[in-house]
Amino acid sequence: MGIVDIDSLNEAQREAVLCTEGPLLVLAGAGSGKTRVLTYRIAHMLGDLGVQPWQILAITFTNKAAAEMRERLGKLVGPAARGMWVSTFHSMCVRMLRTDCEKLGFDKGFTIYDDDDSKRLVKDIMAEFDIDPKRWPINAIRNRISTAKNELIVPGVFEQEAHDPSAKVAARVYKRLQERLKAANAFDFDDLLLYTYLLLKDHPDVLEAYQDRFRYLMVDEYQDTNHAQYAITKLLAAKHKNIMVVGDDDQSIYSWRGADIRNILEFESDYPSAHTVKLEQNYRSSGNILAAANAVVSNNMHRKKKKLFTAAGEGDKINVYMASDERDEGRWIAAEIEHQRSEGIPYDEIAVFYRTNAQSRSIEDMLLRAGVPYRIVGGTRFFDRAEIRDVMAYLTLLVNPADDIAAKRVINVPRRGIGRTTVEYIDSAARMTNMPFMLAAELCLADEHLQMRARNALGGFLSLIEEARSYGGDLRKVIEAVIDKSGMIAAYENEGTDEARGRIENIKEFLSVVDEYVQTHQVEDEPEIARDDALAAVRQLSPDSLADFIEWVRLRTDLDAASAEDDQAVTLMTVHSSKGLEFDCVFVAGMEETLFPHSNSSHDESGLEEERRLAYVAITRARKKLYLTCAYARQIFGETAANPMSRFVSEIPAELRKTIGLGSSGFSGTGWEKRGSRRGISGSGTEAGGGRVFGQSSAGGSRPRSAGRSGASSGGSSFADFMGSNASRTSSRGSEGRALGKATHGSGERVLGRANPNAGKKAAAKMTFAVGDVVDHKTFGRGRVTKVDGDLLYIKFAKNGMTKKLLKDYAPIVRIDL
DNA sequence: CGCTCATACTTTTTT
DNA sequence: AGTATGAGCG
Repeated sequence: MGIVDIDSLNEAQREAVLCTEGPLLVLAGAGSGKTRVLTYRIAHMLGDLGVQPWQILAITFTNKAAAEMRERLGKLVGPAARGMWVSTFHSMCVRMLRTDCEKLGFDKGFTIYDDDDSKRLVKDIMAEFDIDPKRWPINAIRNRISTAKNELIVPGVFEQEAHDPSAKVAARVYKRLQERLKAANAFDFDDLLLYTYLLLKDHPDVLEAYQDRFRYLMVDEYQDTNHAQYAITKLLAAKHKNIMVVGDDDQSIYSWRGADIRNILEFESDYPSAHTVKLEQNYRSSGNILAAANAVVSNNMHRKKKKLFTAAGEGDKINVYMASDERDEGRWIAAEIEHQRSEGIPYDEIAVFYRTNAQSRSIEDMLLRAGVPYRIVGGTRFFDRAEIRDVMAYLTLLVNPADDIAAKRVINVPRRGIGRTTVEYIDSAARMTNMPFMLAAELCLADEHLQMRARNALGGFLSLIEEARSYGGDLRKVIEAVIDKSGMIAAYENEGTDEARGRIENIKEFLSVVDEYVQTHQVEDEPEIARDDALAAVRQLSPDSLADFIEWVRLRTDLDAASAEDDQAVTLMTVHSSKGLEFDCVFVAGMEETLFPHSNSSHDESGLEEERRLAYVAITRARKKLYLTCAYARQIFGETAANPMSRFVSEIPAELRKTIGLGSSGFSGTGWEKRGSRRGISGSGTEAGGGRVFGQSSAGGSRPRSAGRSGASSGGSSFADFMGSNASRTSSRGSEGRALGKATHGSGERVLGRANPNAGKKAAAKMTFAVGDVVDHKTFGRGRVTKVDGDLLYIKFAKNGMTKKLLKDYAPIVRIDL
């Protein structure tokens, strides 16, 4: 039948694909092929049912998911998909607002404020109102406002409902914030949703046009929708009620961002005629992994009952490794990665997840030393770097002179002698006259109250912006010119520090982002829809519009770039960012109480359940191999803390787990891991205090060091008892672990009777290398230096013929002097 | 005005 | 430990 191979689907999938009319709820368990269902369903509608592409609206949460869907659709139906809206909630809203925001009193050239911008603005407002940020923390206020926006509560209503003092403060700020945003012709992320909702609600003609156009709605990751998103989709679907939502309540991990799990739990009561399909066959993970995931998540009380099953075999057991500390953990992961790779799993099929970004440091450190190529997703984002934000602010200012935040950001970047006093003076002038900052600045040029020096500098800045506005032509050229004229590069060059050089590098990198934008937005041949339907015209981002480029950057995250470069590397990221991805081999680091579940979430039941869902997400990312690691002790906020193993590990039936490793005793290092250690002499691996940590002091001491990297589980050591005791004595877990920690940490007898194994050689952090030198690498063996670039060495290894880039002071290499 | 030093704060963050 | 902010000095 038709253009898609319906027969290749299982029964539930087929049902979802064929059910195209009326409301449909698809509960799609992890790895149950929901993207396949989504794309096949669309293809079926286009190919078999004569639905036109522009009648379909598919909404995802990330650009990446949208891009993936577009790509897979392209493969299925080719150009037939052209003109279809496959977008994120936010970019959909931008499109709608660009068309009609004048109805709301905004100008079409509006800009988008990201988190940082909006925070600055709130700060500004609080200063304006003399609100003490000590008493009323900015983020607390912002959270209240954000929550209000997500709940579609406008300032007026919020004010009426504000009874307690902090709500009253928030109400004032909220009201002013919306005024200021409007004056700046800007929307923040929450506003994009809020105002789109208001647009649709208050302008029936607009709503109806969209309703008529989008006959079919599909929303992915529905469990993560907040109320605003829910309301928008409800409006859009109200007329034809052809709405399909796909989600998994077990994967709801963004409640702290306003996601309301009830949206999915109550879909059936919202749409009484709704049809429900459950996708419960998992095609991703091996049996044991799936069983583990099921076991963990079944501890949650508030969920739709379902049980994933698989036709796959049991596969490997889940490996649990307990490290002595976070460095040992990272080191072990690095070694195990190399081991898995030697067994044939490529780097890009391996991922390491952690609960908090702070954990990435130690793991990164160890991977670097082990020479394991890795790539970090998320964390401090490229576009969040100060210098990049500065460049963006310059560009924004050209497009939207009303953007006060952008203006104030760069008025003195680089230093041109316009200090706080001057800025505040202009600012108060602007506020008094209710005009944009830039305009007020212009007037201040002639203001005698300001020092001549400041006025001159100000004049320089204003004419710089003025001039830059007239640049035309090639986008890259324009941006380059702006950067150049701003003097940022020159200022950094003058600084001459490594940091400044890094910033220049980043700005160069930014220019290649510009190139990427230009390349990916070349005007394709006009979609031949549109004629009969004014709304069908898809607004395309233009490759030479600065405004469009800014919008693109604003709605983009590093997550999008992560998949672009497909070089061979292990992926490091938070569990949150891992949602929607899958890997052959997954490590979850930091499986400890306090960290995962995080202490800030484990006070109430709902928080704990969300943590558990998070664990569920992490586990279900793995196809074949799953490693859970925890550290007996870990540096946290500068202090050493010992926490018991995560309850989520204990919730996995013991027969599915295999406990490996014994502190660091399984580690047979040769000394390379200590080079460049912050702590100097001995890596923590040797001070594990191995014996006592786990009970008897004999555990490690007398044991022959046969323990390979994974073979040490046997031995009935008290380590295993420790793990086991966790499972059974849940109530006393917390104090037990802590007590152990205090008592034993640092008592550090050496494990393994082996003194510093590298005693003879100097662990030479200051070793020098030159082209032609022969080196020995911990995992790659012999190699030859082919190029030296500062601290960066290019080494070609004999064993595999690969050339690797390694850092001189960190890589596990030793020069061999022949 | 701009730099340096002291101090407080650290969950997750699709957009 | 690390950063990000604020006060105080040159």
